[in-house]
Amino acid sequence: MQNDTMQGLSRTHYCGDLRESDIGREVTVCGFVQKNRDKGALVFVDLRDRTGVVQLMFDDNTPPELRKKAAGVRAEYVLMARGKLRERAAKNPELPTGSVEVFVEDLRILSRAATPPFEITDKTNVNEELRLRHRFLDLRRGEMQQNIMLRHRVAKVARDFFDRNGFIEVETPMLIKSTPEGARDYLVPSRVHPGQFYALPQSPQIFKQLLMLSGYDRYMQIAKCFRDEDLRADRQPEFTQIDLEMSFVTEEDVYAINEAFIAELFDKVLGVTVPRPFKRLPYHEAMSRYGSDKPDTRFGLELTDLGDALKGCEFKVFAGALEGGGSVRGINAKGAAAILSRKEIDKLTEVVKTYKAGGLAFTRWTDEAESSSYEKFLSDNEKAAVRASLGAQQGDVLLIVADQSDDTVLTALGALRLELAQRLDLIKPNTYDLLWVVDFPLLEHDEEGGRYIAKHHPFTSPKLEDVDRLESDPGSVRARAYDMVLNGSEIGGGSIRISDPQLQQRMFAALGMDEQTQRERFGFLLDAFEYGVPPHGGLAFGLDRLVMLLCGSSSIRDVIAFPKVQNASDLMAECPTPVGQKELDELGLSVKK
RNA sequence: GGCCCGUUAGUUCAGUUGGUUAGAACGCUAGCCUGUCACGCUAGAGGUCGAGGGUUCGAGUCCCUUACGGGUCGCCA
Repeated sequence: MQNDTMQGLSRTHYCGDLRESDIGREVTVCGFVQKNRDKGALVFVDLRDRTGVVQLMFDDNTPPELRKKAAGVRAEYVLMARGKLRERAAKNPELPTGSVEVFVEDLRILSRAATPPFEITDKTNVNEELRLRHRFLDLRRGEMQQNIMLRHRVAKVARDFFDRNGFIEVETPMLIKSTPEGARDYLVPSRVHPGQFYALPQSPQIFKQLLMLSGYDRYMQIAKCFRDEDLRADRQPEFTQIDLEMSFVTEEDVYAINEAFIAELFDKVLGVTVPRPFKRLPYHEAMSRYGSDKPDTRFGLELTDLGDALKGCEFKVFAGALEGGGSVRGINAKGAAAILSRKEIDKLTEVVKTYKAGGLAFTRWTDEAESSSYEKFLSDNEKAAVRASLGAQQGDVLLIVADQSDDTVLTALGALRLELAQRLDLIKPNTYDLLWVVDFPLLEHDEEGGRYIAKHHPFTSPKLEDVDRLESDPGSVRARAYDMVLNGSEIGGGSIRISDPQLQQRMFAALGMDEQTQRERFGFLLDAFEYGVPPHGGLAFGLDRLVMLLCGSSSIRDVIAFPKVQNASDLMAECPTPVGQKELDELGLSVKK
């Protein structure tokens, strides 16, 4: 059957915009058929575009041919309809357009549609694999359209805000030099230079620093970044940063402008006012209180160090941990005895084991009795001291992890804390908790390599008061680095950079990077630094993650139009794919079979 | 690379202790219906139970392998 054309018609309104005030107007609307309710002498067709749905109406005043045509339309047909907007005889208060309908005089079927593999509805619980294979259909759903449009709003607010504050958007290259430090690079073979490769940027880091050196003073970019690492619910190999850098600034300037940006974003996108200034939490405090460098502080369940309470204790597990240089720490799940059964505590044990903890010691102090996996091994004094440290009362559940590595104890309890908050339903919906984590260590010891590596990146400045220890006690040096954390997710991070070439040399030395390696990797940056460097610093937000949190979604895929799945492939486009021998030859490549 | 979960009509799911012809809802097809909007009514079509192998008289159900998808640890300067 031949499709109609748009000849002579032009859209006057979007479907979802029509209101009672438009009654009597001649309107032309376009969109997809959401639903056809053919009642014989009456035909109702819901027409959908990205703004919403409006009802098209055909009755006994409609010419029979036209009514028959309307009766024949199916879901997802693409229509254009011209007619008069009327007040409905029966109104639908659930719909924004529920008081009006288009009494159609001209109906064009612009395209017919096969029955889709799943229904195109706002809310869905269709298997995500199927949705992703037919992403073009999934993206028609109102829920997805809301997410994608919200993402646009965020990008728009970002550009407007930073423009208003004197930032210039500059595009940095996508084909750059590979620097095999940190995440794996995606490599792009060069045809002109067989056997040589570009890398896709993991971030525009070096370029934005060069822009500061070049005098652009304030830069921003909505930048695509690539990291060839394993995916997670909040991690894609290809993602977007709101990236910015500023000259002649300290941490305080960076905090101020970015708090203002986030506040404007929440206001304009969600209509939410966020309290300022944001809390600031030193890294070590975040770790010891929450077991995380991106703590969710919307609820309590803080960690308690039980080292003092257990000093000299004879219980092997605890004593071994303390004597081995580790720690014993616990969480008091207040009033959870009624909620957490033994069986559920066993499940929590599995959680901490995931994080390399040997096990989970517990006391479950119910109304009737108490059961404990460790108290029988403790003296009365120790038992009382542990309970006092944790502020234990009847009805509480005490959960304790001991290990010879304090890191293991902290991360295990940090994860347990999040799991507990879920199970105990401690997180109020629609609350937004924003904070800075500051005073990160500059370096961390790499056990495998037996050397220090940069926790952030090698251009991050140490704190001035710690610089003296860069050689003598590198592990204790704090960085001028900061992360912004929203509801337990890192949404942005950055630092004040090193702008002094001599200090940069000391940093490279601390990282055990010899001059040749420095030249190979960062030669042009080092050269550039010889010619006058404004002090500078900046930050990058993870746009996808930020949008995900603003949408209240739990998966980053819900805010990316065409995302990859866990094995980094695209189910719709079916890539990656092998390429032909001709293409390989041209690039001077051969592939291991 | 490791661990955990899932896979049964187009979709979402149910399927008892291993036992006759694998069910429901939605969707789809056809017909009817003058105010529907989760429209209603009638009839109908639709299944290699992800794939392969094994145990068994007999497997959707038990075992092994594998593919795909999800979560996660490692990884993510």
